[in-house]
Amino acid sequence: METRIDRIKKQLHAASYKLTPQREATVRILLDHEEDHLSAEDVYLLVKDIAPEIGLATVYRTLELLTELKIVDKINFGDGVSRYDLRQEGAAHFHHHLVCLECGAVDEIQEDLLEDVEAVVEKRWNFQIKDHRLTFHGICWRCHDSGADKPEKDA
Amino acid sequence: METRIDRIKKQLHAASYKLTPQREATVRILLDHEEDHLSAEDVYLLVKDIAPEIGLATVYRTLELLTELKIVDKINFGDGVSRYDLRQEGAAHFHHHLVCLECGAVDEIQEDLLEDVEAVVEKRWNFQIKDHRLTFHGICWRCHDSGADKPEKDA
DNA sequence: TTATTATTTAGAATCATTCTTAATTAGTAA
DNA sequence: TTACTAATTAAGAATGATTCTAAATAATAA
Ligand SMILES: [Mn+2]
Ligand SMILES: [Mn+2]
Ligand SMILES: [Zn+2]
Ligand SMILES: [Zn+2]
Repeated sequence: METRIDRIKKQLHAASYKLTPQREATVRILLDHEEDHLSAEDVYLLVKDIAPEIGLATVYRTLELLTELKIVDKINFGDGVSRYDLRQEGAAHFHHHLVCLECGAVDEIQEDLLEDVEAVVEKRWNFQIKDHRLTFHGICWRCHDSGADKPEKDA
Repeated sequence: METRIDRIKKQLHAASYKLTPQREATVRILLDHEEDHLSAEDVYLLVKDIAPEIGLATVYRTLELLTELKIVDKINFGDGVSRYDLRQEGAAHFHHHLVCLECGAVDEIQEDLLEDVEAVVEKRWNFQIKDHRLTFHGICWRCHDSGADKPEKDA
């Protein structure tokens, strides 16, 4: 069976880039932290464990490359750093985020939810949508009492 | 009649801040550029024309204050700077943006459009929404041919 | 092998933003 | 008015994230 790394390797090759050891180590870290929203510095520190010789600039360059190939999405939650998020395989659009103003947690919404809104925007604003960023700021289920339950399905 | 500045002055006083000459000059620039999405540096250069003695740090401090009071919204379109956007008076939520990948234009959508989506998110994810950021990336009406018309109503 | 190109490292440089300090201003009470 | 106090500011230093540079290394092609 073809692994996720294999497929990423193919995507790199298709764009005539190589999967160097440094790039592979970086991708592995991203795969191991799919749920998280790591900054370049975060990635760097984690990669150092499995590939101690890597430089910070290489991590930045790799993340930039992966962003270009739409393997990861770069996002900014308003604290001064960019964060990198592995894109769901085959997803046309970036997933959405819930940022808790209380505890800082960042949860994900994988459902589209925007189909209708996008249809309106394309038509009324005559705008060809290629991608989007949608983030809700508020209070997460952990931080307020009403019915304090974890939502059953996140994906 | 009460002007927009008067109302902002009241908002500052209500939070026990003063409308100093520097703050007033900064707000005037924002009012004069409602359509734009100015960075702190942009604001600084414009304010210098009407209040040459102002310092960049003061502009940053003022913008931070106005953000805190929800008079402006701070937003990041992925080029390394924060941009500041005057909030529509009385608006509960921030408006949406259309960023053109071709020409870089940033257009605004003042309509809500998210009512249904927010209802779903509040219920299914048990998340109390306080605000949001929604940006579409794509090709604007100026940059593609099909029916190349400016959308009639933007507000 | 030799030439060519891509990639990396380490550290310098850049750029946006924040912090520090001393001076200025505004508000208040005597 | 004068003195006291707190808020605000200017200027520049400091910080921190990101990008750039130059020299070394690795992969690829001839
Ligand atoms: Mn995510
Ligand atoms: Mn706007
Ligand atoms: Zn929370
Ligand atoms: Zn355009």
